[in-house]
Amino acid sequence: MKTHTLIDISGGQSGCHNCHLFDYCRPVGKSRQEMQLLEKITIRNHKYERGDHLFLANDNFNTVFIIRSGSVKTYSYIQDGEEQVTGYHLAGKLLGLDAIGTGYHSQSAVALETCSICEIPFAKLEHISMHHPQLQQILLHVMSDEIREDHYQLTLLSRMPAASRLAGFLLGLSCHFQQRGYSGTNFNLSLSRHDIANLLGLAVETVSRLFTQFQEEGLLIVDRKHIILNDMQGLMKLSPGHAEFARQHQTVHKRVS
Amino acid sequence: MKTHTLIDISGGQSGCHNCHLFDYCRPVGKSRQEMQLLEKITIRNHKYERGDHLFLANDNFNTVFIIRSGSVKTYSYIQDGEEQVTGYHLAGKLLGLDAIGTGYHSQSAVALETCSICEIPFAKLEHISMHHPQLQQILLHVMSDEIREDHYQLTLLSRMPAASRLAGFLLGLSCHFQQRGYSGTNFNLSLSRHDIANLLGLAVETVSRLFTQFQEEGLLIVDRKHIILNDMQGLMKLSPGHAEFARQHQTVHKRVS
DNA sequence: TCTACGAACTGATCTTGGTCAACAAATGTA
DNA sequence: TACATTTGTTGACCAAGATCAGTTCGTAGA
Repeated sequence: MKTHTLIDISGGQSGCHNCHLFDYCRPVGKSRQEMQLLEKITIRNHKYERGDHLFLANDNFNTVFIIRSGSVKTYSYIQDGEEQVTGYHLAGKLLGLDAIGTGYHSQSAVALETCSICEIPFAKLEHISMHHPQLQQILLHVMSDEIREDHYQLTLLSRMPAASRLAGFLLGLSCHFQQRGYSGTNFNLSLSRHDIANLLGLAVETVSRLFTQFQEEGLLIVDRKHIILNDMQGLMKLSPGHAEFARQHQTVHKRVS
Repeated sequence: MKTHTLIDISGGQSGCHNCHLFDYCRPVGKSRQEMQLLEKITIRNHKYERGDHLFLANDNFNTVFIIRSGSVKTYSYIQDGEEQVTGYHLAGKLLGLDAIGTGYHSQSAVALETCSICEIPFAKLEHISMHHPQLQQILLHVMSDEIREDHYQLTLLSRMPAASRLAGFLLGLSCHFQQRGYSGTNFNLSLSRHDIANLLGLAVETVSRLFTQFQEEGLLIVDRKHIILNDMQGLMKLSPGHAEFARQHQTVHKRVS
């Protein structure tokens, strides 16, 4: 099944850390200048079921993936067979950009639930962008944003205590859902406790304890994978730097459009 | 003082984590296809003394910086006035790319010693790259590499114990110096203990203790800022994942040239 | 329904590394 | 030279979070 998919750089104003994503790939109706030219890219639109891999570490890189719906986990193996979760990605996120430099993927990506994924041949993308400055700008912006987000994650993970990490993680998800018109305080988590812990650099037990602690403090209500955030202010107090980072993202893409 | 500086994408085969750099900016004599066109970029070549800032957080972004010699520290302020060191950068590193997306810098960059810095107006760079695919490729590759390095740093900082972090840091520097023709086992560190600790997410005291511990174990000899690495194998054993990451970088840029 | 297995939760220890404090060495200043 | 200030080292203590162990819960398969 091949479809024409438009890329909308006006973006549903993204604006939050950890969201990891900007609405670059949406079947938008309203026409913009750059749409006509971007229609030239014929994008394969794939369905992935839970457990299906988008790509594996060491696979050759030739495709950029954009999540249109669902959630994806990226991970790699550090040293022995130990899995290291490197990211939890939701709709709007571009995957695979870190492989441009080497030509092959350094991590694996697996669907956590049923996902709809745009697949764009990178060679084609690169070729078209040569003639279309705006597409080139988009690419640079997306990658720049990813670098800045990673920097934020770095300070979060290297210096912040366990509670701040989890709070920051939840706030990021909240932002993401809210911006897409879903509830920012009531959502489901497709990651297991084990994966959350791994992603945040904590032990599973610590994550478990934090969830119950947060609940006892009235910050949230948790029932297995279902989360209800009750006290956003309280969570923000736990996660210093989140507000500042979110502010930065408010300005993202203003320059493009 | 304005000079013409060539950009050599053949690159002195970089190939190591933490090095953070590829020899994109060098006054190379040998001519290559892309050189003629890149000569069009008139690059300001600046000298910075210790303590001079290349840019400050919240500055407008309009220039990309390339370190030709010396070392630079990037940092930001997290929450209150607490400084967070986000990077230690040596010759070859491009700085400022994370600001493309927002249009302003999210961190500050300060020279740690006398530095020679190429300054390229980004608008010019962007404009020229529209007509010169190879420059565009370089940009994408550089940014892709930075993303991948950040991912590595993330796993290093989130999961590895203190000794592994310091070992990884030292091995990265070692790689860098070796590849530029300097000694990979005998070098000076322009970062203070405080900054090293901050960068690695540790306490100053821990870094200090680790240096003496490493010395007692015969891994290295340390005298203030002067380091002599004695047992690279031993250090690598402490820093799992380093070898794998270094391997990845071996292939970097092979595709470009 | 029973059983089995994995995911999640909770409690009891132990370890790593942070904090506090004192001191030493190096650098800067009158 | 004496003194002050910054930078680095070392020791004693403490706390955050990892590890180990046991239990409960939820889902899948017979």
